[in-house]
Amino acid sequence: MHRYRSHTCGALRDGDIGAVVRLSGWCHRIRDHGGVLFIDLRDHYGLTQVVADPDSPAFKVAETLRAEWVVRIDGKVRRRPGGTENADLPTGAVEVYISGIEVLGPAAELPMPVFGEQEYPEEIRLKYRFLDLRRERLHANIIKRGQIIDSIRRRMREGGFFEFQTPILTASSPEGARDFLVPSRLHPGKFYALPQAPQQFKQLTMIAGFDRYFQIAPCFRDEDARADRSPGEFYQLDVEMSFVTQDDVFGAVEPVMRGVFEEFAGGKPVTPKFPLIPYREALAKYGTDKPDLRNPIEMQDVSEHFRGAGFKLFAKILDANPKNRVWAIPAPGGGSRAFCDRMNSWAQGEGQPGLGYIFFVEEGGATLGRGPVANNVGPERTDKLRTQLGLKAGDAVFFVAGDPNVFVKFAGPARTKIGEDLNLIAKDQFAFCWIVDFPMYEWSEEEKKIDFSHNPFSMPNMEPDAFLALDGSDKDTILNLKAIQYDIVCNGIELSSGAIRNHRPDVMKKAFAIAGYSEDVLEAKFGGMLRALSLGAPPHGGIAPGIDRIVMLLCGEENLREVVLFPMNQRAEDLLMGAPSEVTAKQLRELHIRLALPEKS
RNA sequence: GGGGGCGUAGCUCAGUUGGUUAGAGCGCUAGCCUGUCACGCUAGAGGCCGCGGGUUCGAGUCCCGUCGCUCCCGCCA
Repeated sequence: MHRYRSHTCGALRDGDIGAVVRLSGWCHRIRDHGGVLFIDLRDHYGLTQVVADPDSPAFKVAETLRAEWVVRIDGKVRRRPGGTENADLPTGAVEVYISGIEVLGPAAELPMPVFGEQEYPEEIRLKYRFLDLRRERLHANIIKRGQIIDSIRRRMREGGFFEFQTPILTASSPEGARDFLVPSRLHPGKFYALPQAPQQFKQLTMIAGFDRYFQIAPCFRDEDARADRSPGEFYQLDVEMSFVTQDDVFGAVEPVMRGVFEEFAGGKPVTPKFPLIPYREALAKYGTDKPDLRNPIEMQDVSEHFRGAGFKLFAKILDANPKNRVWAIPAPGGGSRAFCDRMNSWAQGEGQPGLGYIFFVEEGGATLGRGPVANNVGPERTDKLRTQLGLKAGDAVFFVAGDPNVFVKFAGPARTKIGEDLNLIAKDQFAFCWIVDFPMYEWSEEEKKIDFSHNPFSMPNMEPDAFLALDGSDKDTILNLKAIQYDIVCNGIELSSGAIRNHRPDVMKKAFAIAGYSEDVLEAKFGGMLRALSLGAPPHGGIAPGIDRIVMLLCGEENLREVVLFPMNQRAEDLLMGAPSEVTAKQLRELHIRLALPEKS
């Protein structure tokens, strides 16, 4: 007999009846009836009911056991008495009659029970993460995470990709997120940085003549957390390919994403062919570059109906600036004054002056618009509006007006709110799309200059010679430039971002010059990259889907902490290990570091 | 850095208009209980009402400050 177990707690079936077995596990639940005592013994594999009664030599010990003690029990498998089988357990046909017990690991009183599904404060859950992980749901999520990553690896290998490892200690990069810095002992005053992503390394791997790179890569960014953004560290499925166009990247990655989702979605439908939505169109229809396509609402430009019309507020806005627009957010089924008023006060809560609306009613065989907007623009224009939007009695429409670049930040959430409140969102599915044609540059209001909109390594979407001939001071043209840059979005969550890279040094220099970076800066920050590009670089591109977000979606969780084994809290603290922590004076001395702490006020 | 929500027993929460001794369920301890699987029954222990200050005859409750957790904005190429 093995020292600890002959079977796992999920193994025994009626075929094992009569066998003498040894099980080890945690006392999940103890039910003491005085004369007979039941313990649900739990391990990674399942639950088995073990039983003792006063005839058992182990009864005295059994009575002393408490929840979450780790024990080894010996006993004989027997059929449960008729009518007491538990169909909810795979082992529910049998039980083990205990003949011996050894306590392997007693437990003090628990700060949070493992049994049951009650909610507990994050602080306690994180401090006692190992207890939380014993609970069924979290345990299952972590297992599923591993299975998903296995599946991704298999699919990538089958697609001809090869897994690489890139450095964790690297150089600080000037763009993007804040770096985590690591002081160098050997080089006083100098620092390594943890990679924000293996971006440059994967490009260098392509330039080094490899092809079809992938890695389940840890990424480190010293930025604040969100529910769907872990503080500090997270994992990406990092992908890069040589001699490819955008279509080739999509052709390689889309089947992997779809396959993984179909495998783990538990029967929920997955978009069979991801639609391509240009960035501009996404903003115009959905008010965001990460649309939730489960929400059927699409916005439309209805400016023409309001030009010179009786609704003075909108007419004036349209006259004030040729860029201004009025957009309509249709609300099928929202055609009641109560709903429209509720949306209006919601908008005011969001810091808006209000939310114009029309709702449609059936009256005397005609469909009529109601509400202040309808009254002011008149029945004819109201009906044209209704026809353009394809609405009927019982529906409503809301309006946002002004500079679309400004109001889009409100229109997107309004569309979401309407969809949710009217129950229009088809919850049980995974709705994917590609967002393409991102702008290359954007206007930085903070720095009052043109800056890269996303990745400075992306290739502009135009012929290199034409790009090289651009006038960098032609602001309108520059801001309209597109990059070969794309995102995968699923259910309103940005799953990944990628690009065809800029592999030409001359185009790279020009691209940085437009964003106001001198060649010196480019050389200082990306000298290695530039040298690599000038010594025979293949055209290449890739993408980097976020592993944690994929797992979160597939586990049906709203927060990344539910799918990460040992997550930090929102303030980037590890409450279990006590990180970050102070270090000794000796450690600091070796690193040539003296602290200059902020004064406490 | 800014905004919202929350903070009462180990945990989940209730606590009326400011009123006398702050409650319930789960958990814990003890006792009873031979077929439970959220076992049941009885009793008990357990409270700096986050912390500090203020208003008041009187504060868990009202006000100010502060700390913690969380969600969001900024930020995240």
